[in-house]
Amino acid sequence: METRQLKLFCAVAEEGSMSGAARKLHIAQPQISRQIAQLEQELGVQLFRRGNKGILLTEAGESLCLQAQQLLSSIDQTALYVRSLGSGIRGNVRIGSLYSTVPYAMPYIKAYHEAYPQVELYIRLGSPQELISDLNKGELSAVFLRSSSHDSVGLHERVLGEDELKLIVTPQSDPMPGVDPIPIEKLENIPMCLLRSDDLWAYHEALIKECQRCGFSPRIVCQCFDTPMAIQLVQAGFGVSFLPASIVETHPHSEISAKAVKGLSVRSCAVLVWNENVYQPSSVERFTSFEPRPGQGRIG
Amino acid sequence: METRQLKLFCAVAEEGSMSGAARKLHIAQPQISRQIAQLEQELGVQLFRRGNKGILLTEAGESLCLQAQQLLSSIDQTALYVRSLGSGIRGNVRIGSLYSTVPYAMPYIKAYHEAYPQVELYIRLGSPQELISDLNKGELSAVFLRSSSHDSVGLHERVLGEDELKLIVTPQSDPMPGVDPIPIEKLENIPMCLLRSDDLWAYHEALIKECQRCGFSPRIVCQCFDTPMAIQLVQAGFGVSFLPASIVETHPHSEISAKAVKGLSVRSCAVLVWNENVYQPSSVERFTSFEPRPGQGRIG
DNA sequence: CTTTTGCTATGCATAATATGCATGGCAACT
DNA sequence: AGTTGCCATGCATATTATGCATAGCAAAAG
Repeated sequence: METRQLKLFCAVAEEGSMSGAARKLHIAQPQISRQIAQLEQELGVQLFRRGNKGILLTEAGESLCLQAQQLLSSIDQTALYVRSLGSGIRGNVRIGSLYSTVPYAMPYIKAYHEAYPQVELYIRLGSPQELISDLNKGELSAVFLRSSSHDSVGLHERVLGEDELKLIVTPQSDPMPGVDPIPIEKLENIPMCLLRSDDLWAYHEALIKECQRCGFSPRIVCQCFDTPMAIQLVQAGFGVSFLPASIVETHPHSEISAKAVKGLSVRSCAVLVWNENVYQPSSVERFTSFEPRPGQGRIG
Repeated sequence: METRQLKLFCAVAEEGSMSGAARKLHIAQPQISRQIAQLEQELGVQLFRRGNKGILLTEAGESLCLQAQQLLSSIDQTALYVRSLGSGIRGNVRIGSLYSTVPYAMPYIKAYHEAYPQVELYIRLGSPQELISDLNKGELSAVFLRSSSHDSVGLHERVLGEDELKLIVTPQSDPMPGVDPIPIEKLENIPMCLLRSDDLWAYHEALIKECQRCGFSPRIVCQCFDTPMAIQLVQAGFGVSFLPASIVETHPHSEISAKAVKGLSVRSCAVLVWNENVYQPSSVERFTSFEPRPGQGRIG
């Protein structure tokens, strides 16, 4: 049973006549006769009762007609669905992000989702190491990272934005409330909770170096390994910290704020990273090459 | 999308290799390449990622594989089902019967049902007129009747059995308990409930004629138009009746019994009647031409 | 009662399609 | 470097589908 035969058969059944179906399908009538006859022989069943005036479905034909219509419709839907998968408007994309890149990831993902609403999204946070590992294992399709968090081969990256690492304070821990930027000397004796991360290491070095140039060492009371913990520590009054400025914008209702430090400037890039060595469905390709419409801000 | 392509595709997907599938299907490998390529072009989607060592399904291919298997299975099942309809092992048969032919209809239908358990059966009782009418309207596929109940053209009949019309009595109304056959003279003054029916009319005539030859008229106290009512009347003590002998066997727990009357012999045939002018599904053809295995009794 | 009409079925030629064979290209393993 | 196993391509062939002309048939029209 080929779908062509089924289509022919359905047309004949609906039309109630072979010549009628032939006219409708713009093919010659004899071919219909033959195809139907072949289908009948193949099934070993008479599908039509031939009268002089038209034809009538037999019981078997009636049943086949009903089921064939469903089958053909299923086939069409399957074709449509597969096509949509191939074009990337359907599919699923598994995304990872650092906490500190959420301000870039969220509007990006949101815009992508609005452009391709039928793509299923899986999103999770993780450390740079976890994300890179899962990316290489193929468990994640793309991850949002800070630049130079990775060095594996085959990983492509796209810079989404850049922001300065700033001093994160609460009103209580702010060494100079109301002043921005503040001079570096004001950091003497200020307790700090620094985030240890490969991509922030340059910042630490710069900070320590700059402090020592001013005659003091920074008072590092705590080191932590992930951004939300650093923020929690600052909010809990353990001290100040240094984080990409944009992260403050994801805590709009908290008391923390970001301030620049005069003479201390290290910038950090938020990047989208994916693996071009492993096969990616079209939906993922569309995701990694996605360009949000201009005018959409970072927070959305 | 032709089913042949889907079958090929599924084989390749399951085998994970075009040449493997080719060996399995006993066809040449290049054809597989071409058919798959054509399918891909038709869908506008890449279904496999071609590596040097074998091939791998893309996301779209994965999806198509799953759905194609279901589709192919559905198609097979449809073919099987239609075949079964055509062969008559499936379908439905609508049967009518007189009350008086139930002793023939029941074992016949039962044996047919055991031979073709997947055929749906609709069964109902009715008067000869109702049954013939519904048969001609196509609402019934076949009916069990008494012979010569019908005279319409196009109706074929098959004689299923013949039984004598006998005197139906209860122990109380029996004119000669323990004696069978009884002489016709004993019917003088015995109250009778006669069934008026075209096919029993010959019997009435014979009865009246024979009684009058013996010098008396039968005492007909009641005439009714259907067999169960006649039986009820006999059981209720209204009198005796005359019915085909076999009907007593469907009342094994009642007190009625059938006795022959000496010198009075009219036989009645139970027949299966159907309409050969209107199309009948194979299941009905199998029903009307059904031959219960020898050795099966009338009551089963 | 014959003719016309509308339908399906069949024979034959042709075009489209699928299939097989031989071969090329490619990468991995020996 | 040679071998092997894979997929892709070109070409010839067999199978299949399609179109045209026509036969057969019965109902409707004249």
